Amino acid sequence: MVGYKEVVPRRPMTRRVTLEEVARAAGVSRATVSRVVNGVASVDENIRHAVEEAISDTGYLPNLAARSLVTRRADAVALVLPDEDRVLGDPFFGRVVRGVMTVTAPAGLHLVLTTTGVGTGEQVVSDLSRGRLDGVILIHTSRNDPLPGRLVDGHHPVVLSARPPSPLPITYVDVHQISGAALAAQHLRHVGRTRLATIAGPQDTPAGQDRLRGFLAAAGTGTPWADGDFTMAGGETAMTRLLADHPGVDGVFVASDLMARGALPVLRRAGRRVPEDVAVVGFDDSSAALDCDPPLTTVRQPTEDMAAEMARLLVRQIEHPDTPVAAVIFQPTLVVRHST
Amino acid sequence: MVGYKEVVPRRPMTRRVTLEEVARAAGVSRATVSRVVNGVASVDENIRHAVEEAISDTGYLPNLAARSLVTRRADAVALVLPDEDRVLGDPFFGRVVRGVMTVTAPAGLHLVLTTTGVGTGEQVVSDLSRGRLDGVILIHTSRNDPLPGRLVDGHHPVVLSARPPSPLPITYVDVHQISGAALAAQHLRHVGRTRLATIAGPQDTPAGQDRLRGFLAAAGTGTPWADGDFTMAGGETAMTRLLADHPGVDGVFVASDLMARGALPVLRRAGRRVPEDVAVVGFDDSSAALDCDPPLTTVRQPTEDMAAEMARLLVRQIEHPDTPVAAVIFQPTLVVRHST
DNA sequence: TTGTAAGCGTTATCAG
DNA sequence: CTGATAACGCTTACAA
Repeated sequence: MVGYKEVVPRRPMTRRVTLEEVARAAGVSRATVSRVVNGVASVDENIRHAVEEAISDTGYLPNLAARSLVTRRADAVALVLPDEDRVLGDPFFGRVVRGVMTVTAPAGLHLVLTTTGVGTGEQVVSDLSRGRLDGVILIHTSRNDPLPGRLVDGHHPVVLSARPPSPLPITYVDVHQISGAALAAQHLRHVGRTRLATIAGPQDTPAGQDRLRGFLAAAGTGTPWADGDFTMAGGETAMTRLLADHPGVDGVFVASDLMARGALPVLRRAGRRVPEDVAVVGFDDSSAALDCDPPLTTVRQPTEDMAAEMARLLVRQIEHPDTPVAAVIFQPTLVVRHST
Repeated sequence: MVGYKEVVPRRPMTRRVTLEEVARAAGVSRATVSRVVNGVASVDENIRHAVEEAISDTGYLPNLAARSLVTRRADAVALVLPDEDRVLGDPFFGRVVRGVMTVTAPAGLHLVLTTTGVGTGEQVVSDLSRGRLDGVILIHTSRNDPLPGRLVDGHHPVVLSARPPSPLPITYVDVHQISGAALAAQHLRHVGRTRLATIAGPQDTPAGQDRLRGFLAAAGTGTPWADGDFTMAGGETAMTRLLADHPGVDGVFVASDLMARGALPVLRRAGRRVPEDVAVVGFDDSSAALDCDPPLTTVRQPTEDMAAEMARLLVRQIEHPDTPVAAVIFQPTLVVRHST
């Protein structure tokens, strides 16, 4: 690193204008100015006008810390992400942020970024308690994360990005996993496949369970399956196993794109062409789907819409603290690429 | 979207503990409690102890809005991103966030995410003025973005992610573009290429200028070049032109990965194999480099370090408002993949 | 070293 | 409809 400095001193800050001064300038009381600023209806038209003039004359801007002190609102929410390296770089994350911001930005809410890490849970809870955060959106919390439970216990506004692993009275948004898996089965049938199989996700996660259940329900309960762990390596192993036990398979639903990424090379090495010999459908529509060769047909969740909905549910909780817990389920869609 | 609600009412919030109550519990004044909380040295050891006990007994947490009101600090900084769709999904962004958070998180600073959009500039300036934000990190501001100038004029703490297009007394972090381009030239020479050429970036941007200048200086001033606009399409056009004018070229430095992404197919269509016939080096080490076929050798900036340094420079400005403007320049490195 | 008291800039209650 | 006035919870001179 090469550093150099240019010496350009800064001028002093311009002083801040307060309510008091605007009031003086307009010849009214602070209370009245406050009313005008907050758009309270019951203000005489002439007075309102005079105050507005004084406001723009003085360049007044309300001090939000002061407001926050009395309203007990921080006007800030946190987006808590798993701190695995990949998530921040995944397009999925970009979609979440965009979706959330479509509702937070117009509402004047600050979106604070946090990642799950040692002590982050503490931080978030403490920020909530200290009035520095009004609520949190939790993305992909892991099975044994204590945070959701603590937030519920503390009665803090919170929304999850999926059904919680263990039953908890908490608001969440999710995709209808079962329908997604059924979509995959129907599509495989539709392209003429008859000997179906599936690589399932871990059976101790809600998504893993639902996708398997959904696929079996649509493809037939006798459909062979092998379970993976949502990783590339797991997909590889499962595919190998599946192929050994059921060499005649011609259509497989892999419960995550990442696992599919690991499964495809196994098929190729086994002399199966995709999609000619075996058609493959993934799940998630993550970047892994595009990195596949051939590009993967996959089940997609409407991420931006879901993120926006999370934000809306959060705002509702913040504004009405006794909003009942809710779950909003979205329908997934199929993105057809070249693996089927 | 399919929605359903479970009706589980919430219990009322637990009441907040104030300094006052801790003081009462410890039998001291609020001032003393405040001193203990803020770690002021001049507190009697016994009293400090009693106060700490009272704090944990009562479960006291300072109200940050109140503190903010008197200290005039928001303990929050914004990360302003260009709102082009691609940036949020690019791994580059993830690195920036991680780098920035390595310094903001331990400092207890909230990282607020914002994108450049209609009116966002206003928002940021206003948040700064209203004491809701202490400073701003601006990523990739475009040539005619008025925001940097406004922040400088308003004497707000700010750091840019690159040298500003027009001279401005503003603190920034950058990579040594000229060295990066020279690195590319040396590498091409090193792998035996003698007929070099380059596809330059737009010549009205600092990066575009420096990368061209650096390459010409290292490869020879007579080196042929065509200019692109940092887009895929621009890279395609430029490569076509270059190949028409200089069919014998065997090594080309493309000033951005995205342009390289557009240039590679042109080479292939012209019957040139990469890297056998023509070696190609890109710049940025963005996701586009990996999407290239073959994966692109490229010049990489130490993004996380740079982001962390931006955060440090920002914190310094916040803590010492008359810190002189500075520029910190990092050395790039070459990431060798299969295009050379 | 500790306590008293004066703010910090709003909002909100309650008379008028 | 408007204006005093009392919070909101904390920091910080200044005094003791």
